[in-house]
Amino acid sequence: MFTLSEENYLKTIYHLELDADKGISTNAIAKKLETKASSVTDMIKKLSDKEVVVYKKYKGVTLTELGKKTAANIVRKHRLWEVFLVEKLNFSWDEVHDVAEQLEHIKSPKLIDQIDAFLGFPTHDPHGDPIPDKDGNLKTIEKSLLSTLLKNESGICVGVNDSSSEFLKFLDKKGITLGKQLTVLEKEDFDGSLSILIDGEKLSISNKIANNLYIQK
Amino acid sequence: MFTLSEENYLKTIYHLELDADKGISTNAIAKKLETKASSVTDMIKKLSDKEVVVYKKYKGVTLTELGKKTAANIVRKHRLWEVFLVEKLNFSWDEVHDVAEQLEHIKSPKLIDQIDAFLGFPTHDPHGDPIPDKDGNLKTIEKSLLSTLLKNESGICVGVNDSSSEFLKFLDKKGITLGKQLTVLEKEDFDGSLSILIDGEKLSISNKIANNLYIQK
DNA sequence: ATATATTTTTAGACAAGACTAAAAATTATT
DNA sequence: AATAATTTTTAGTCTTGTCTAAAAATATAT
Repeated sequence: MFTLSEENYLKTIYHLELDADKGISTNAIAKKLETKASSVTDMIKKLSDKEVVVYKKYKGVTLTELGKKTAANIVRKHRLWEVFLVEKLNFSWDEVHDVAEQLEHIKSPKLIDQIDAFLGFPTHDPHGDPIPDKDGNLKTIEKSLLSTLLKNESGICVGVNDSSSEFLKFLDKKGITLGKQLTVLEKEDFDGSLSILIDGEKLSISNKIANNLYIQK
Repeated sequence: MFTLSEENYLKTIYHLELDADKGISTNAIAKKLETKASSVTDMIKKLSDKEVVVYKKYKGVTLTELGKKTAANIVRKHRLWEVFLVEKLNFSWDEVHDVAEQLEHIKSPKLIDQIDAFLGFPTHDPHGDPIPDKDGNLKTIEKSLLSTLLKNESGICVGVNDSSSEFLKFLDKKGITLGKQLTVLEKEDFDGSLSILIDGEKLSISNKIANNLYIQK
């Protein structure tokens, strides 16, 4: 069994490993968890003793198979709770993160199985992120950043790269939600801004926005 | 805001105060929380600093209004989650306690309001215990222990005094659930055992059982 | 009312998890 | 390759919540 703190470290390392492909540095972990590198070193030793990470001094850290499975299970719980909050309890997609951050640590296999079934075995959370299955596997769908689309290309909005409340509220205001079809009308080279067609309306999109929105072509 | 440990102390003192009407002793708290009296003394000082309890050395402890409200809110969450687990997620009444014990500490006013509404504003949990309202008030219903019924008296099963998994499973096995009507056929003076009629069947009930089952006449 | 038993508090210690400051190792620079 | 800059680890401290053992207060019994 893992403590709250250990679970948060595992989850952070898991997320960092997904786009890293090498040992995760103590500094990177410290930054994500808003703590100090020295605290990370301490915790990594504990996790290493528990055989969920492999740790070589000064060489960063990687999850073991057990560590990956444990972390994926926490992410699974987080995302299933997010679906529950949005689908059943009228939360909007910008309100769920902090609550799910608490709920992901509830320990009850039956609870999460039942939530899964109650929701009809969803495969993605309200932000388009895949929900790991019981074995920790997740099937990623083919998706591209809106910023990589070319002029006249179309696609469906399937996810966000930034789940901050501010960004999500901004998307709401602009009428951009998951499932919406959009087409790139214009693409400005000098600032990377776009003009897109969505719901028959023309919309100006900054490069920052286009870099945080996933599209399925 | 209160820590997990502080919340558990508050909840325990709240439950002890309900059938006590005087200062709660450190020993009583220690017993319930399976900890040591010295640890209780330490924690009580912290709770006193936070103005949720009134503490006089050697004189026991009482909740302040703020303390009562805080504790009642934790109990409210616990019981609402229990209803949720039973009504929506197919848990049986003997499986919910440990999970609710974790869920009661989730901090999100919106979450618990939405759960409340989602469940149709229930007034009692799966064991017949009243759910405090948002202000911490609970309306207790008129109920008597089965052991206090006289021969030929009837009533409806409305609650249990012991929520242990063992007792609840025993009741399930005997077909005794909340809402069931029963009648006392015989009452043995020498051991307090009863013969009752339930669902048209005659059932022998020990004194221990009769002392843990609440009936509304 | 005094002695005895019980309860409660204090004092000191420990583990978990975090921090700061300093030392050690690694990486980058010239 | 030697020095400088950066990263990581170590050493020592702090807080929270717990514990044991001893002291102090209260309750009980003769």
